[in-house]
Amino acid sequence: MGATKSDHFTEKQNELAILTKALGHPARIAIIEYLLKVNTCICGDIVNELPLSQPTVSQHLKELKNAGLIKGNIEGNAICYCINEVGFEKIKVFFTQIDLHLEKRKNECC
Amino acid sequence: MGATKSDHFTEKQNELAILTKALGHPARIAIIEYLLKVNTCICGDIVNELPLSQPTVSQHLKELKNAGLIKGNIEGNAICYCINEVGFEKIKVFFTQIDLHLEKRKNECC
DNA sequence: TTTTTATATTGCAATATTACGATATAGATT
DNA sequence: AATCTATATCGTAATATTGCAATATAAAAA
Repeated sequence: MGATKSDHFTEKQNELAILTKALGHPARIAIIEYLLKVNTCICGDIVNELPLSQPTVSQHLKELKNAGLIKGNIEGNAICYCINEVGFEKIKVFFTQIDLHLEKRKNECC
Repeated sequence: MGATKSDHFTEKQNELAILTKALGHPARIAIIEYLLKVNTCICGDIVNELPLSQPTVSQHLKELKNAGLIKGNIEGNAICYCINEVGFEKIKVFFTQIDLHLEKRKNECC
């Protein structure tokens, strides 16, 4: 017990859950919003921006990268981070479908 | 240590993180997808649909409800669940903003 | 080459999540 | 009233997440 039963759900459901889970923390939302504002930045910029230590920021960046929501390219000494559009495109597809469903049956609830 | 430092982030960031976090589990994605398909249902229907026990499903429903993604109305003996559009509207606003940002600077990355 | 700069990783403590059996609650049925 | 049906809650074990100090790594600058 304790571990998520990923085996019992579809690949699509698991993939989407990984993406939304990665966004399920205010620090990671803040990182995404910052990246949208500045386009590209290095880890140190985010450490200066957020009230978190360097290891903690590094860990959040790793999770966002693993989920496919950001990219990181080595640039000499530092690592340049930016938004990965692939991940956001997948999320968009899901929420677009939800919107279609919701518009079809407005207020049709119990 | 261990607890999320919600105090250090904006209300918007925390609110959005609560919504995305609630969707960050395949069982809860599956519940949302099922509700979109059948419009309304009771807890027992979901228990029959998912490979999870009744208490576990009940717990997931509680989290979705607390996040503002579903609603539950007492209907005699049972409880009728359905999508809460308020929560999804909030998520939509965020992702629409992201889309605008991303379109403005396509492939402008490091 | 030593030092500085920038990130990642390790190790660990605190806390949160996931899952379910057992049990409680509450309305419907007999 | 006793029973059935539907759901929630409690208690608990297993696992995952969050956060950071200490340390490792690796390229740049002195």
